[in-house]
Amino acid sequence: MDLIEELRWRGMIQDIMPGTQEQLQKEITAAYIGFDPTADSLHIGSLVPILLLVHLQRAGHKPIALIGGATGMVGDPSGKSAERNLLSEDILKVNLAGIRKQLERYLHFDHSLPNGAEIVNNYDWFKDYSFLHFIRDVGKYITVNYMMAKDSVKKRLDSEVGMSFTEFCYQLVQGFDFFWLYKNKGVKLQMGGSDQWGNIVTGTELIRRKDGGEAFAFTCPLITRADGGKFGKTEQGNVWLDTGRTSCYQFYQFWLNASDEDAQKWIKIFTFLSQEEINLLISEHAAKPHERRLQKALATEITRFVHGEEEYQKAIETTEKLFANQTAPASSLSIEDLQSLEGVVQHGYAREKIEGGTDVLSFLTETGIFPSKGEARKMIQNGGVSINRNKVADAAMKLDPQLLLHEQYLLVQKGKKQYYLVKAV
RNA sequence: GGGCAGGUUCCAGAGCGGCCAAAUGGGGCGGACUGUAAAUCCGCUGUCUUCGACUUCAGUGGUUCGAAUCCACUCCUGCCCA
Repeated sequence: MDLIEELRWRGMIQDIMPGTQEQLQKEITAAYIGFDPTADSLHIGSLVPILLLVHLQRAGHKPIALIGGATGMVGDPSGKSAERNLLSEDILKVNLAGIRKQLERYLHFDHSLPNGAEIVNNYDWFKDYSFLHFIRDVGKYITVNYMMAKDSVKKRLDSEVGMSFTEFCYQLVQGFDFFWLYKNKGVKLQMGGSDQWGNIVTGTELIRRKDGGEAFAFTCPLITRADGGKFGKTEQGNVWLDTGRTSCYQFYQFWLNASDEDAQKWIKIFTFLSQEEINLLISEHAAKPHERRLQKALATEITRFVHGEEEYQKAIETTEKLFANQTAPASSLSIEDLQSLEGVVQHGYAREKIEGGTDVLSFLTETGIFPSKGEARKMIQNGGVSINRNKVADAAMKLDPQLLLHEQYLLVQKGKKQYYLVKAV
């Protein structure tokens, strides 16, 4: 099975330009994907492009990650219903550094290899490129008619918010990236999410018209959820690849909570397990769905890949302590258990206040577990708050030092799955 | 520059002088059922010291006993014309 066939089986190919497969069979091909520097960390939405690059490198080709220092300043209208806020230069710089660091963990950057990965920043070739040059050298080759026919543009033209000239030009800017990489790095292939198809095609078109060259492309479907929800969101917000933002435990939990339907699709996309292994897991899951082997395999593989074996082990330990024996009283957790709950959101709280009998509502808001007392009260009335695995029945309840586990911890639950560990200080 | 239509709570979108903290839908959160799933059903979804009080409907002033609702000006957005 060659690269394209494999990716197709994994459900990672949406659109593909004719000749792409042949090109990849013919020679070591340099290919790139763009990453948006909108934050200083990538989140799991960027995982798919990263995996595409990894697959590419494993197949012997040369992956290039382009960080959009310049395009980030313009804003991509694809899939956006409203004009984007521009990022300042300083913020971009910080974000670039953060993203670069993360990418380096997943790809081999050994320059002695013929297919060693590279990171480029399009700001480098745009910063000194004048507007006049741009409209002469690039703008001449693409008609406005062509640009307006793009879905991303059409949608916005029909909408009531409109679209700025800046965003309209985005596809040309991105198209020029491809052209530049084609000229200077011999890049012949661009990949990306299916929302990028329009922008990518502008690039291949530019290469053809301006240089008579041939370039290829394919896109990956956007990851969706069977229930129509947005992929990659939890109660806590985005799921990030940086453990400072999303702990490894939370990351593992995210995948473990995948629905059956999603898990079947995702395991192909987000793991490197072979076709046989995956088919086996799927049939095992069908036989004993309650064991949730699919979800476990998915969560295990992807957590190991992103965070490494050691972090994964800790996430598993925490998971087992919190979920394996859910009916056990919280006091059965040893002090070591509590201290080693890696990745659970932790808070400190003044010991005097607990001894002074503060009411739960103040406690829950002051620790930041709830944003307001009203919300905390409602949650309690709904039976959604537990302390030490006992439901808080009365919003007027007062804290009591007796509650402290091992005289220093309180295990707070908001809903069934969100745990907070509060330490008396 | 001219004409028109708009700016409402997370989003969409009602409300058009008191019954409005503001319909309805979506999203989100929680509960029940389960498998830490999906589907379904139920509840919550401005803040607080929840009897009730307080701050919101682009901004500023005004009319009124009383304004998201009326008036004036300002700012912002879209469409059409120049």
